Amino acid sequence: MPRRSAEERAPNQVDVARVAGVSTQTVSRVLSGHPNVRPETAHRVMAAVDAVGYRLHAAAASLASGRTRMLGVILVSTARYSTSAILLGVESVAAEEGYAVTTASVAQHSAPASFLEAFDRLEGQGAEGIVILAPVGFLAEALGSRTERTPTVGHRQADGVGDDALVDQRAIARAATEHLLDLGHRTVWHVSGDEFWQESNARREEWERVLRERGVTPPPVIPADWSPESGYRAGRTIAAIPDVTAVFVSSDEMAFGVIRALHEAGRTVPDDVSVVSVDDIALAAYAAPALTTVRQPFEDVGRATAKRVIEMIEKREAVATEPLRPELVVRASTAPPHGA
Amino acid sequence: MPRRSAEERAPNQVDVARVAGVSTQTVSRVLSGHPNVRPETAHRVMAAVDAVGYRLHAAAASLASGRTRMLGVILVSTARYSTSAILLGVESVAAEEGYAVTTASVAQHSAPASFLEAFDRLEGQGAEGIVILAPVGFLAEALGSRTERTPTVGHRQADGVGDDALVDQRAIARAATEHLLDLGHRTVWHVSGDEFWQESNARREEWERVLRERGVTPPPVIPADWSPESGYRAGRTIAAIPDVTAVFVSSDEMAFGVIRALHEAGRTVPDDVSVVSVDDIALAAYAAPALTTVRQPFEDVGRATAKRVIEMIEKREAVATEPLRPELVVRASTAPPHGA
DNA sequence: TTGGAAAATGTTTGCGCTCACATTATCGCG
DNA sequence: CGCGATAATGTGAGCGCAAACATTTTCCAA
Repeated sequence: MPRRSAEERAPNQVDVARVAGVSTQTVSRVLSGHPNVRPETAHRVMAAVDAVGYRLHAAAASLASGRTRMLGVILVSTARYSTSAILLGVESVAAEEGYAVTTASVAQHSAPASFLEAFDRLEGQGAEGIVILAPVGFLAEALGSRTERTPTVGHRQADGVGDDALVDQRAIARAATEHLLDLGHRTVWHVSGDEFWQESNARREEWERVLRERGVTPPPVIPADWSPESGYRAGRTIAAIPDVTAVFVSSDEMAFGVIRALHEAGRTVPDDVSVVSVDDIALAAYAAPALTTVRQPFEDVGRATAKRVIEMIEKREAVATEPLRPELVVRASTAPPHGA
Repeated sequence: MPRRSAEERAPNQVDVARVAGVSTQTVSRVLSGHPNVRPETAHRVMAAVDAVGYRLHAAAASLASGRTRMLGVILVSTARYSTSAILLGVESVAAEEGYAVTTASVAQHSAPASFLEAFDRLEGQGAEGIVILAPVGFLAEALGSRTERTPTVGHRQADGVGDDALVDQRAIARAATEHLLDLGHRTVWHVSGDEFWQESNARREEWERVLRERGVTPPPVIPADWSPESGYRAGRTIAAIPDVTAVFVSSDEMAFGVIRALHEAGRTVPDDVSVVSVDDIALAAYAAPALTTVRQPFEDVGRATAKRVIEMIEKREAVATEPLRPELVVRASTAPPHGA
């Protein structure tokens, strides 16, 4: 190691202990908030810490304790609004709980192998828990025994585990579909998100269920992949179908594409076709027309997710979380059929 | 530390060394790509690594070597497209160079104190270099001596240092402004971004310069803060001014707001008013009308930035980087004046 | 008072690794 | 064939900290 001269060496607990007139162990105890330290001693130590400019050496602490206090996050590398918003929530909880967050990006639509590589990289860096902001479903089997070794959670419903902490995707689809039916539309078409994401499938299923409940046979799904481009293509498909009056699009970004395609085909929104989407990104209110959409509390999703991993790491029992409610935000992209 | 029983202990270099029939030092040398190891020995070691399922213990390596191979990134916590795209670039370079990336988010418009706190947190976690994806200008003095201890770079031009690796903000403003003037507009109005960001000011200055070069006195700047909402407010201001025919908006997201406000006021884009913006986010092509915008290669910005910090950390001399060129993408939001 | 428990603090050890230096194997060349 | 140089490998120590255990101090009840 770099046997550096004394003057450029960072101060360590020995330095603090010397100044405070205690043992290094006492310094360690004070710093880690251990009980059984006299307040007066603690003060002396803290003063010494300030005096010498000491800061805990994370690597050493982690080597000695076997704890890294580090969370890993696997992101899909699209600049999707939702992902960054969720990450923000994860980070805020991590900071509160004294965890560091390290990220690993993975290309969109990567093979499971890339996810495993990212997973291993984060594990290798010492992550004690891993949050995957990507579809976990199709990874479950690839991940295999890894998730036993390292607590791992997906960002939304992870295959039926812990749904309660996260946004109810079925409620989203129900709110959107019922809104359109309640306006008087005979049926509702659906542009789905990437098929690998569970929420995409959950929404599709619930959209179908709602239609059947109302005695309507669901039209075929128009598949897309979350991107605005895919939404545009879906929109062209829809524009080619004569009697469509209402579409439930699985994300705001796709809705921009859908609306563009409809307008190019001479179908106006909402006069000819109503469009509801999901997310309520910042630009949703500034689309033309402003998007009626089902808002997801992304930051809260991130917070809830991070709390859950930390609970798993520390083997604390899960704290019941408020269920996160999606919220229908009605703007200008929906109206009763026939411009009526 | 948790004196765990042998069976649940993770394999270490001693285990590998035993299986490979070499010393731990040789294992270490093989793993860190040291020269002077016989290929055959290296193979034996790698085979043993696989056999026992060994993975380097990052904390121990870092304690012994004094290196953490960790980069810190400070993000402003808005889900801005550009930020996540840059982060992606940073990460890809980090992964290539064997660095981990840890992030710390800071609220938008925070006091410098929050940045310092984030900086200290990252430093405390062992970051060897720090990337600030936020306006560095107003932080320079607050950061003070910290940047001597830990290499720090901003994401774009860091006060005149190393401009060449990053996007030329003046070229952006010039391309946008000249595009409008060349279309025949008599003058160009400007909606600026958050005043704390240097690129915002750089663009404003260059916009002014271009106008003066063409003998036009710049109209007053309409201030905004990057958000679509602020763009909308700016748009209302502009709509109240009778003879505006061309606007240079400092970001796509604000342009959505500006266009919305103009349309609400009965001014159509581009027939009555042309709008150019900056970024070319994924939704830019799906605005109504599709945005003419100056594209910034965000991922490359992130890559260049990361390369620069790593060069600073490893005291390698700076590798000359291709200058990153912004690119004017002409779509439908600009046209010659008077609908002509 | 004093004994005994609990609180407060100290001592020793080792986490897993890499550094510096020591030693041994290998090679080229006169 | 032998000797010095270089390549290849080994040995010992210590990075900074927290766990386990040892010791001292404090406090209160009998």
